[in-house]
Amino acid sequence: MELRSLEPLAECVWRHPPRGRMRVPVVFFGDRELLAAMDEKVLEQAANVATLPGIVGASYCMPDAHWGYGFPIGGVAAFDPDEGGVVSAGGVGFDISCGVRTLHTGLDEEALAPVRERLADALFRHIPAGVGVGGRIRLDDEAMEAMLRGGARWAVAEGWGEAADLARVEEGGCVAGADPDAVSARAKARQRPEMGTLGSGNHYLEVQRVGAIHDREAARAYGLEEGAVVVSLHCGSRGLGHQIGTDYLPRMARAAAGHGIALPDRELACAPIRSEVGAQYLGAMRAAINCALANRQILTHLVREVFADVLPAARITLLYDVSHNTCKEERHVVDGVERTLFVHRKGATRAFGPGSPGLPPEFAAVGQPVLIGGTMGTASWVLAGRPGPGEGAFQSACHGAGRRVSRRQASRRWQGRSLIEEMAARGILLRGRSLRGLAEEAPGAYKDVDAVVEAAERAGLARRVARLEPLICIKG
DNA sequence: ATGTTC
Repeated sequence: MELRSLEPLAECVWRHPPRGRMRVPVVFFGDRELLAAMDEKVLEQAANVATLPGIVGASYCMPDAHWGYGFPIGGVAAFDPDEGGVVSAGGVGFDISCGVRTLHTGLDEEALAPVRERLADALFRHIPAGVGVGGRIRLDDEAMEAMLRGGARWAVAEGWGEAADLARVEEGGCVAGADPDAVSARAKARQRPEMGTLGSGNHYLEVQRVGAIHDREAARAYGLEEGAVVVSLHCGSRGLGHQIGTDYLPRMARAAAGHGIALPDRELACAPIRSEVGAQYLGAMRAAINCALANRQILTHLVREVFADVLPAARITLLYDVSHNTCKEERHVVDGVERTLFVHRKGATRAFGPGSPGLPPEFAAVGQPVLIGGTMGTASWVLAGRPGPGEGAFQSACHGAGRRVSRRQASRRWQGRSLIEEMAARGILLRGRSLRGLAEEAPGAYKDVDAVVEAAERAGLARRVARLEPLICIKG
């Protein structure tokens, strides 16, 4: 991307002034190198978002941003319902409430070493993963509705976990306002065999070693020590979320036209928050959030079953669970005035700073854990939320490394078989169901996650707490 | 991301 149109605002914060029909500027977070490597299409898409009614502050792009459906992935945009603000399916993404959950194991790397191969094989056997791969649960209509309303709380009540888990899940494991009636029969049918499955693409389950600690106080609050073993899983609402996106896009395109909203790109289809379609989408999207939270809860139970068998000394507890594809109704102070806003985070992680309401009390002083997923060969990160620069990006940070090379290009450039060997040579046990899928996910297909989180920290979005290094990686 | 093209 050309940096000429950008004004430096602060370290790693850049502003593209409003032009044409843009109501607000675009604000980028990132260093010169990350922004220079960013596709021009990211600016084009973020500028399109800036034209939408009711947008507040700016159209934001995280350091890991790349182009997506309508809105950039790595984009944050907040809308005020009192000013005609909109909700957009493309602003949330198809994998609604995709997110990361990180689990403590209570073990250190020495305890893991003798059983690493066995653990990798057992996880790969026990965790359903891959396109169209079902799980062992089949929900009837009544259970489906209870799951969509209850999220991880439903899952725990059904025996998939422990009550204490819920305190460490965003929203306490269940978001309010879910409307199962706004979810199509087809979306529910697609989800029926997919509860408790990992999916494919960039979704994964990793066993990781806690590497360098960058912030001792926050690491203590989060229970992270160098050399400890943790498990992270990255997945979302599977077929249900995808079908909701598919179902609502044409409805939103009609709603936008009906409300006189001129769209610079049809992929920006949206509906006023205060409209029938807007309200229905929000109800369906919240049901999908609960589905994703329930899914990660069931997967946690499967992880516990594997550890009970292979490493019975393990005690699996939650560090945290946070989504990075959502639209959330939140209170934010803008120019000294507190307002209710609908914050779209698409490939961007909520990053509440110290003292924010809704955080577990033990995190109040250090801020929310911000879980950043890396790639199969590189680190993941735990960051801590900060108040943010100025109005910030409504308390948001990056979500991962961000794709650099398209799936198609990556599948030509890398080979799954060689990746397994290369990873093994570096002490990383990689297990995948599709060699092509592995090639598409080659570490080289992604940006440098260490550079992304450093830029996020320098921009003041979050601060680095701990680096997580992969030991075992399970992919779909 | 995705019963990888309704």
